[in-house]
Amino acid sequence: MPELPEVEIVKQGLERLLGEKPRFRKLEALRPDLRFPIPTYASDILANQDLLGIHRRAKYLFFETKQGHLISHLGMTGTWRLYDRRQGLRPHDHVLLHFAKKTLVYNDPRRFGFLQWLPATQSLRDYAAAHKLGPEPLDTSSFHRDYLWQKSRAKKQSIKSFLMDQATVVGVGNIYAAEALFLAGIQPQRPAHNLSKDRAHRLVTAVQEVLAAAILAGGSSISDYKQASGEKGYFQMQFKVYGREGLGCYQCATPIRNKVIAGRSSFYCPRCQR
DNA sequence: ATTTTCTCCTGCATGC
DNA sequence: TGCATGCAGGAGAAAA
Repeated sequence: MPELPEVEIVKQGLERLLGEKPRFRKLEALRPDLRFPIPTYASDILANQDLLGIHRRAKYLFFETKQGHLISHLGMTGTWRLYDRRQGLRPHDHVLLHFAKKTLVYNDPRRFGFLQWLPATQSLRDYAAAHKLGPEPLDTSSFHRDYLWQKSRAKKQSIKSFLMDQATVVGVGNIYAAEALFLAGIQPQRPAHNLSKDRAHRLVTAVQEVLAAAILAGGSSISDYKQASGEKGYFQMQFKVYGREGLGCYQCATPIRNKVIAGRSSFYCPRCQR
């Protein structure tokens, strides 16, 4: 369940693990598919290509080469780690990404993650457009107060669903949607078009604060980074409402509720959030 | 056209 | 102990 902060932490971890100027050797799949077929045909294209950089857009990771980008999405349970010859492979290891001096292993028990190959004829911007990706939440020039208010005007769906819609803003999943709505004092089931301008503005700030704090929390543990694991980022961050059903709200002690909204468990304080 | 529901998948908790 | 059931959810397809 990595959301934007966790993917960002993974990106930083991978940059650390790979070091200076890594060079691809091959992409080795241990099974034919994850969520989608593993693009092993890209192995020959990747061979001897310099890794020019690792980028994150939304919850996607991009390994950049001159020939194109290898895209990695972690789904719910995907992790990358450095291959350790002494430890060997573990259950649910599905892909080996061989570099000249080291190898990365992709592990994903539930296989909701995927790898894709994006040839250099297509840009990251093309990919983002094709997938209808909204603005980056931490980019204040595109995800700003009036943007969210304007965008929410015609939406009858709940503000939480609206917030989790990647076309609205990317990177906000179930956990951070709950946290941001608590911070903004907005009930998750409230229709998006019912938000006042002031509340919409508050929500933008809340999203940015929650995500920035989460990245900071994950980043603080980067010194003892053992594996670039999405789940690791979570334990540093304490949630105000997520997973706290029945426990007292930190602000008013009212028991936190868990209501299913649009098929997702939604934690909120019935008193602090209106 | 917009919005909700379903599907994918495994691990874990719960209940009988 | 063992088996069935339900739940978790990102993204995209399918259905409403």
